[in-house]
Amino acid sequence: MRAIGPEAAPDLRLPRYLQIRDDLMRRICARAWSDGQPLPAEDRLAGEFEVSVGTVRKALQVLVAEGMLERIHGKGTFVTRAFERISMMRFVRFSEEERRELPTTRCLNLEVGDGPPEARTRLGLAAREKLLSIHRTRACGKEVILSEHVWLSHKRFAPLEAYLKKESPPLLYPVYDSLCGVLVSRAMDELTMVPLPARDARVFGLAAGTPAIRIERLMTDPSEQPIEWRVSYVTQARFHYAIESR
Amino acid sequence: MRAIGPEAAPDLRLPRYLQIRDDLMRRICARAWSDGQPLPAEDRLAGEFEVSVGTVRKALQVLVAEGMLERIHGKGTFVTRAFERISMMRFVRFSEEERRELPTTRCLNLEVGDGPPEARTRLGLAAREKLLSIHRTRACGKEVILSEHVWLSHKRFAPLEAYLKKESPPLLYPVYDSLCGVLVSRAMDELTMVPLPARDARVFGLAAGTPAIRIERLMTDPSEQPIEWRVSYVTQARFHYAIESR
DNA sequence: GAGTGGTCTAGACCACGGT
DNA sequence: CCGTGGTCTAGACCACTCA
Repeated sequence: MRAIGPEAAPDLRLPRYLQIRDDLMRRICARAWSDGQPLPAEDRLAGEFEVSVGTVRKALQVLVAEGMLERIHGKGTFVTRAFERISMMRFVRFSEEERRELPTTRCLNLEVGDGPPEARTRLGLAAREKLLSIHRTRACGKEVILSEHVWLSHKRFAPLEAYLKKESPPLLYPVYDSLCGVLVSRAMDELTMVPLPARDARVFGLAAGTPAIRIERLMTDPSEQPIEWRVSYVTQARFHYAIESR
Repeated sequence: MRAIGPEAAPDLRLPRYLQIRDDLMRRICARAWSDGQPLPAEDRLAGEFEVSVGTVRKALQVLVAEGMLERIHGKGTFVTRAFERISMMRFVRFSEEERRELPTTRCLNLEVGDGPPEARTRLGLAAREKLLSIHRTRACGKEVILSEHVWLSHKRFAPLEAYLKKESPPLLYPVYDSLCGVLVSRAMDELTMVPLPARDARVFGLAAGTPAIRIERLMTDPSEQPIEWRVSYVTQARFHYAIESR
């Protein structure tokens, strides 16, 4: 997906329908049509862009394929809200219990600072930029099943700091959208097996060095900008990861 | 993806372009165009189906989106061969070394019988149907990194039995295609951590019960029929699984 | 140059959702 | 009923590949 800046001019070398797609994308990201309000109808857009309806349709089809828009026959074309796009658990892939019932979440630590170098690299942060570091646990009943570290650009996620001091939402992605206007779009997961670090071992009540699964995740937004770096640990007994691919 | 039988008649209630898509799909599965031979050009197909070129284009676009066809500007429209679709290691995601160099594969056991009930269930096999069971190892150099059990319908994969008695190909999916005419299209993986069963422990030279990652995989063909059930074990030290999702 | 797919037009008619 | 998107047509011109 192309990155579209706020004042991007259309790339005239592109086919017209892709220029229109880029323009619409920019306006979608700028929240031009929100809260269930439909986009202008095809013929209006065709008039605005001074192309035929077919060309507008092609631009809209691309955005539908990219998951940005939904079209409802007889009603209109709508922006797919991030909350729906996540469809609750789109990127949540752990045990069955977790799927039936969201685990309770507790925030153990929340700080602003330099953070680990690896997180800075992954997020592509500038030298002076601060990082928001979050350490959370997820538990089913009384049993802690996941120890999770999240790193975010403090600049981009400034409102989150105050929010997380009061609330412990089970899922962060909808909050990224509603609070910080950040849509998540792609996840890259990497699983390895490692000895449990001491601070994570403590939350499970286990000895440091106990074998555990480490799940790294880099999330990007629709412009392919990295937005979140996450490292989770799960103990072997509770480990369950399911994925479908084509 | 809709299941298309060999003598399926088009569903007249469907839009014309989907009827055409179904018809082309049936012919693709019947190997109407193979070995890099292109499909007839758009205008030929339009003539054959007695529709306009635009309608044929729409059918072709659907098949491209489904990964069945590839279109090359100026050359033609081609069936995406399973071998390319798998892109060598599409579902094989272990260490970096393996990515650079295919692991050597050894077949330890090959038999035809009832197989385990779970494999029968997953493959949706009829009561009397026989199962082809394969136990293989994959090694980098002398170190065995994977113990792999594969179950297939013996009826559908009959030619494979004789072939595997002589050959140990590093990847089975291209053989499924070339030998048995079976295209793989979708994989569902499920990862858990379990004690190593005795027969798998032996191939690693480890004690039974050593913790290991178990990877279950159900593969389906383009008609969503299950074709392969696979259970692999990897030792914790060599475990590395990477996945991207949207 | 011949043949292919890629883009685009300016219409047509239909099916669906709400009034 | 009107306005929406869904399907389809019969062309046009362009860009790419290969002989």
